[in-house]
Amino acid sequence: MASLNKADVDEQVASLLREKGHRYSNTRRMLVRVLLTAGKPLTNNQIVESDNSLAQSSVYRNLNVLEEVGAVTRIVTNNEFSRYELADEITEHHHHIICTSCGDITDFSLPSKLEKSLNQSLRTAASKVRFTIDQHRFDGLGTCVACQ
Amino acid sequence: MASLNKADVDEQVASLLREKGHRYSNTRRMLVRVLLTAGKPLTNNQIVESDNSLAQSSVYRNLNVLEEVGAVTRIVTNNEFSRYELADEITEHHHHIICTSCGDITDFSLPSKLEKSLNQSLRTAASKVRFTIDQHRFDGLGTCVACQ
DNA sequence: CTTCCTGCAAAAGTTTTGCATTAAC
DNA sequence: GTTAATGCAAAACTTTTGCAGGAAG
Repeated sequence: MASLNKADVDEQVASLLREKGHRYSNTRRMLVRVLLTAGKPLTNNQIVESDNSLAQSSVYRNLNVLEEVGAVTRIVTNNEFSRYELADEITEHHHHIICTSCGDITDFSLPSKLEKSLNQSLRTAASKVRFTIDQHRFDGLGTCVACQ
Repeated sequence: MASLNKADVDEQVASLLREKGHRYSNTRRMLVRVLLTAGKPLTNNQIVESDNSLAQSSVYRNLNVLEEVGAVTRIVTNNEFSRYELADEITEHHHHIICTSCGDITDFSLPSKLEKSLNQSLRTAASKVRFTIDQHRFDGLGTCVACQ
């Protein structure tokens, strides 16, 4: 499990950015801080609302850059807003339980044995259709306690 | 495994629609036929292009109705088009390998033992955060042979 | 000092909606 | 005959982009 210490996270993100010739600007630092403290995936709007010094377009642009360098992951459910969270490599590999009514998401993990079986089955299936697999997602879809 | 016979599928869809006071109109019959023969998830555009007697808005509207009654499932990957396929209850439960470059999707299945373990882990996790689970999705994300 | 980043407003792209007409039952 | 479905065009909504000014290194 990777560290969730703010300084360590900053260093990891800075390194990912610099490797690809990007800067770790103020806006990007703020995005990382917001996502880290939230502890769950946030929409662009939720991020903008959490700190109104952030411009909508800059948030979109920077989340895209952060996704490109592998620092954040985009999660889509419906055709509503995308949600963003810090990437697995920075936090730890996990899965989501998604409320199909309000879009709220919480995290959970699978036993590592099960995780390994999943990966193996997936790789076998992928090789049959000649796909290269980068990652997987296993999500539970349902209704949160507030929406029931 | 449910039947993939056209007549049976029609009857199932008709029944799902009528239960909720909807009609099995010509357009809806065509959508079901297109999805059935495609054998893989299609975008709205792909459906419209496959039969130009279909209006864009009617396809969207009817896919939404069919999703509401549980006859089709919507799949989203990026922020591009949604894709639709006949629901698990009509075909059979399965998973997807998705090309993150072109959006193409192929199906695969997991051993039922693994499927059961997954469901159990998911239900345990869900009850802790008081979510009600309706379904799950397990997708492999990667690159298809054409995009490599 | 050069290059990248920001913020605003405008554009793009997918999906939804209003309304008059047509089809389903 | 009544109610729901269709098709067109216009609107809505999320996300992207152009451009002039500002920050990072």
